Amino acid sequence: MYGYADKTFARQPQDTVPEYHGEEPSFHHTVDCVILGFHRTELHVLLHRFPYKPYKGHWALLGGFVTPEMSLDETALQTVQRLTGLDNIYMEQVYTFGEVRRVPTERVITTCYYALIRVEPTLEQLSPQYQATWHPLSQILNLDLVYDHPTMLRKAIDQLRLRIRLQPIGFELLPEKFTMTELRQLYESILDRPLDKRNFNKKVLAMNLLQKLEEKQKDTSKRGAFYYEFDADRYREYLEKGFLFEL
Amino acid sequence: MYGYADKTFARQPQDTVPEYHGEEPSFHHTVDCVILGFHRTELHVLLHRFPYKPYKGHWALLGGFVTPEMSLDETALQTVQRLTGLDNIYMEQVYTFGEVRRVPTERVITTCYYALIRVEPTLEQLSPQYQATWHPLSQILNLDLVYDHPTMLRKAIDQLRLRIRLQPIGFELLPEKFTMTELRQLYESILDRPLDKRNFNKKVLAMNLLQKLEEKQKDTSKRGAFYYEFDADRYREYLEKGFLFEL
DNA sequence: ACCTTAGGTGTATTTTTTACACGTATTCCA
DNA sequence: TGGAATACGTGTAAAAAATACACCTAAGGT
Repeated sequence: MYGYADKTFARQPQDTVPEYHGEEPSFHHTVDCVILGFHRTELHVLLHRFPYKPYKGHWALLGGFVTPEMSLDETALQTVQRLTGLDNIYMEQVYTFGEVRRVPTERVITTCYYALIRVEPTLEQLSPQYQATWHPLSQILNLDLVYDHPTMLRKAIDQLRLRIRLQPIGFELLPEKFTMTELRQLYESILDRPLDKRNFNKKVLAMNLLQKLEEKQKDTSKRGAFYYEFDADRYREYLEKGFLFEL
Repeated sequence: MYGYADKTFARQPQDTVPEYHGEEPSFHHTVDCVILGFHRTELHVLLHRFPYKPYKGHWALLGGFVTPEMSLDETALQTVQRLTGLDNIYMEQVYTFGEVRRVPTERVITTCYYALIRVEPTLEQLSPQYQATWHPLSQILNLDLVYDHPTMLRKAIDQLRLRIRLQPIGFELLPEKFTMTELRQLYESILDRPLDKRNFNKKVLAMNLLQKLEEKQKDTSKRGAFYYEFDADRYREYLEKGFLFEL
């Protein structure tokens, strides 16, 4: 929620502080992950076929139950690792959904995370049990996602858009070596608007976080484009100085 | 969380999809509220004396247990209403804290919200059972808040700072009629930096969301300052057009 | 009458953002 | 082997936005 909460429970302050008696109700808690990857000029989401009734077979975000030994963060991470086999994943908590009937069959509280991963390493080794595949973000609206997963996806993307203006997390989605065109297309896909080639390059290079390489990529053009790589050390220096990123 | 999650559970995709057997563990879930108000040039937080051991008497955010009939949003709202008696409160979910041992005595998952309210109406009618009082934000560091409440407070303020750049929610904290100086001091307090008087007025008035009134406020100066009021209708128009707010 | 106090107001400068077009290197194909 | 096709790379001028800055005014208090 953000905005006005005007449901009225009691208009005046209560007379008593609620007692804590150690027998408060408890709830199932799950974590759902919006796993994002960048592939061929567009942002993609990794979805799987939901294995439980009554939505068996529908597309869904991958999720998992929280257990007593694991924090929410750990649960989210393990969920993504289980599917992708990847380690060292960039993740961010997005929002917690706690409506009473959001899952019709039972009360479940669910925290949504997004994960930014590189698509290529996963193309071959996605855990096949999940029947998971990548879907371009632009075509998600046609899919009939389970429960409130459309809302989760929306919130995750909104938050990614905000975050990417403040931190250079876009690099999480690209392979180690990438061209300026790839980087720009990534940002265009995330922000969902075209960016001017020259202005984009100027701004990005001015940040001084990229290392230009000798090598050229020749997949997409006959001339070839120079590879760049993200300079994590320089990034750390900037962070310490309290630098602010804007695109 | 945001950032790298690199704790390793399994480096390769798993062979089996976890079974859902309807007997998953459950958890107590609470909501804690960062209740914010603006009073005499500074942002304040409403804290109460924690009534349970082992932190009895320490300052704490006000919270409450989620129950089966209530959503997280409703729980948060009711928590604030119980204390303040106010209705129609602007609230926003901030973050959910799910570390295993964040509360040493038991596993509790807690979702943090912030609420923006007007201080004046509450000064007289705060529910006395809570021993709640307003604390200037600048002096919170000296208080010994319970559990991870300092982290919650920090996150809430950070989120408020981000949000206030995008939406004119500052008005939630002021009385209906306010002067330009009050509005500016509010923003200075939230953003924690001085703002140029003339530039601030220029920008705010250019948004065209304020109605200048005839009446003058004479509390703080002999000359008196004109009151303004927020024009919610005009705001709604802007929202529909997809306007973006920046200060 | 004068002092004190906060309110109100405009312009010039700098910085940032935006708009915009053509030659080049290389491959492919005829 | 020459020409067509394709994506790459590059700079400047104009517009917009952000910033810096200082003095007079109204009114109450002494």
